[in-house]
Amino acid sequence: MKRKVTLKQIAKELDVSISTVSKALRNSIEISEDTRQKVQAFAKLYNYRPNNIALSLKNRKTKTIGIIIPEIVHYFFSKVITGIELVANKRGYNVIVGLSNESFDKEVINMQMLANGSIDGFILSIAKETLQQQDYHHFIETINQGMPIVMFDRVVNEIPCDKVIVDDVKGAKKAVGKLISGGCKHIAIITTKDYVSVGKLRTQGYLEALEDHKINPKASLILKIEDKLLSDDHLDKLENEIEQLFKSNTAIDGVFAVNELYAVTAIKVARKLGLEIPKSLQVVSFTDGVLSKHSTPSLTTVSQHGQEIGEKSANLLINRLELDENDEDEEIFETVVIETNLIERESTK
Amino acid sequence: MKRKVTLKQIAKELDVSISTVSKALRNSIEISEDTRQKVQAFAKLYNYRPNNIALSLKNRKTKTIGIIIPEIVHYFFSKVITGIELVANKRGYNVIVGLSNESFDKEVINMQMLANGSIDGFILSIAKETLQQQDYHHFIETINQGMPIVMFDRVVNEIPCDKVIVDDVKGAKKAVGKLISGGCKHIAIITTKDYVSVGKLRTQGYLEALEDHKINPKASLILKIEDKLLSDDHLDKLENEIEQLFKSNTAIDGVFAVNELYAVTAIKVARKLGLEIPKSLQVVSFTDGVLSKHSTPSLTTVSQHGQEIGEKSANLLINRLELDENDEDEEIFETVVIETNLIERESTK
DNA sequence: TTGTACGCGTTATCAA
DNA sequence: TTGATAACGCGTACAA
Repeated sequence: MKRKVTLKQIAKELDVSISTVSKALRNSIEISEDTRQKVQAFAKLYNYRPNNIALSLKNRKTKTIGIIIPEIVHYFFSKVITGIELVANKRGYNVIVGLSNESFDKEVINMQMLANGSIDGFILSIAKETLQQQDYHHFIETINQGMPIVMFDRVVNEIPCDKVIVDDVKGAKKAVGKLISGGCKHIAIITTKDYVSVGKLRTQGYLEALEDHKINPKASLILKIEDKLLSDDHLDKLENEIEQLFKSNTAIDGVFAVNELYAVTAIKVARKLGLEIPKSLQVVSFTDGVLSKHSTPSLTTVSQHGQEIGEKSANLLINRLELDENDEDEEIFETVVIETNLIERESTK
Repeated sequence: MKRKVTLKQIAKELDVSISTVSKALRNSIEISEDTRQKVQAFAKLYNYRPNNIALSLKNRKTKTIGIIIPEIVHYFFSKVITGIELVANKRGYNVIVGLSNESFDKEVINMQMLANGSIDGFILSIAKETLQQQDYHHFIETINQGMPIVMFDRVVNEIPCDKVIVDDVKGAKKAVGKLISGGCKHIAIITTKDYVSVGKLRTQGYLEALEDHKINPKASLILKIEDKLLSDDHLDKLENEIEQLFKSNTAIDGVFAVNELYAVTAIKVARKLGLEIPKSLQVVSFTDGVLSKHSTPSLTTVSQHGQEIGEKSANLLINRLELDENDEDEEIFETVVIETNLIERESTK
């Protein structure tokens, strides 16, 4: 087992100085053709690669991006990671992942672990618990230490950083608009509690769409789910709540669900109650994931373009990282809105 | 914007030496109670944290695990990551993710990027292209450089490393056994080409199950899909192939699919052809993911326990990393088999 | 053309 | 009780 070879070892072996080796490898014209050849041959033979850690220490930059997301077993978030990774690698960066598991403490700890020199900047989406507690000091602190953050999807206005979001309101309006134009008169929404920013915005879009079409919203048609991480227990509870919704509002002919799970569950319950889709009930959901595409009937959904969000976030972050040094164009933060689009499938007319 | 504070700065500020500060912070008894207090107070005030990179360089270990997987937008792989991350964090490690995207080149490049000091060891699942080309030199090389690897799920025998796999053969036998005991006489399998090790093993399990029950396998009931990454094109092709299968074998009353996608697609096609599930056609699939649980009908599946695989892999790797230094218990590699279990749902009787 | 010295931030060893 | 020094691996300004 040959350990990784270093400049020092090559230097010793070839009986030259370390810096000669270093220069030779970087093809410096200072070094004679002769020694250059010799060193390079030797280096290739022993498969020399500069040690990243040493470079990081020297350059005071790691070329690594820290990602903190609430969970990874989730179509949207993994798509975002794909996008980040794509751009990051293309631009010479690595990606290190931390999961908050929707917990405030884990979010804080994870950020601390990474902020101590391991990474150059963060891309993150805020944990539900954090949103609920509205305690954002850890974001502020890391930013104050000169480490840039890009937030995506679940963002919060008071933090000075670049943001990439989806036009949730507009997306929701498209979704509900589709139901209305499909003839629905009694449209229910299945959404999250308001502290989840995206849930709130989608609810707002729902209300605006109704208003635009002179439909009076009814409180009884708005179901706000308390969604912690989805255990089987919660799943049962979800089904029950939706069943109640349908039973006490038999006129419902359209459902807008703010995520796929709510949508398929609604369909499941509706079927049990004898409703046909899309004939007697039409369903639209947010998040264009596996479920939407492959379940039967396939779902009409609002696509959030997760990968694009990831790519944009990565570009924003890296741009800022590579700008920081020269200019001082800081303090001007961008909020990029990624357009959604409606993908029509079998769950609507 | 206050930069991250270092020992040096604290030392200067307090007019003591760097090593005094270092010792004081680590509560060394060499340092007087007085200065200790002073230093610690100051450090706390400025929120001092030791720089990870410097520590990595000094200790010649990064406390970081590199993960290389074919794709992340995939229930099984993201579950595995969740498991790895859980154990890693508990044991003080970070996790850095590289995606091979099923490509040999990206796998090699990603490993090179990380192997240059960024990480202490790898946990990976081999890209399809690599399996196809059977070129494993990059694994051998990194192992030879003293960097341990743990392979999971898609493994290859000739590499000397720890492995965590699923009892694919046994799992497949369970699945097919379920169909047989449910009364199926003509069981088809939808699987991958043989170079995907897990596909091959599951096919083998299928054949063994048939044999055990004295059923003669029929070549026409074995559909091997060439599955590159699933674009929409491939999806259409998949549907067509499955439709052909059903049409030319109308006696089929049971289907064993080696993954969820094949299963739901089979169901979709079957429905189109007027088959009722599970009455006239029963379906079992591998991989217990979102689709299995939430599509209608929900699928009877073989659960692979992805999270457990991740946890086990991480423990194996970290054990080896933390052993390496003292003993030389190397060269004895373990292959852990994670038991599968059958989760019965609506797609079987 | 080559080599020396320094610094990145930390800890360990040894000297004061 | 404190401090100077070396080392981890690298690149580079400057000296030879």
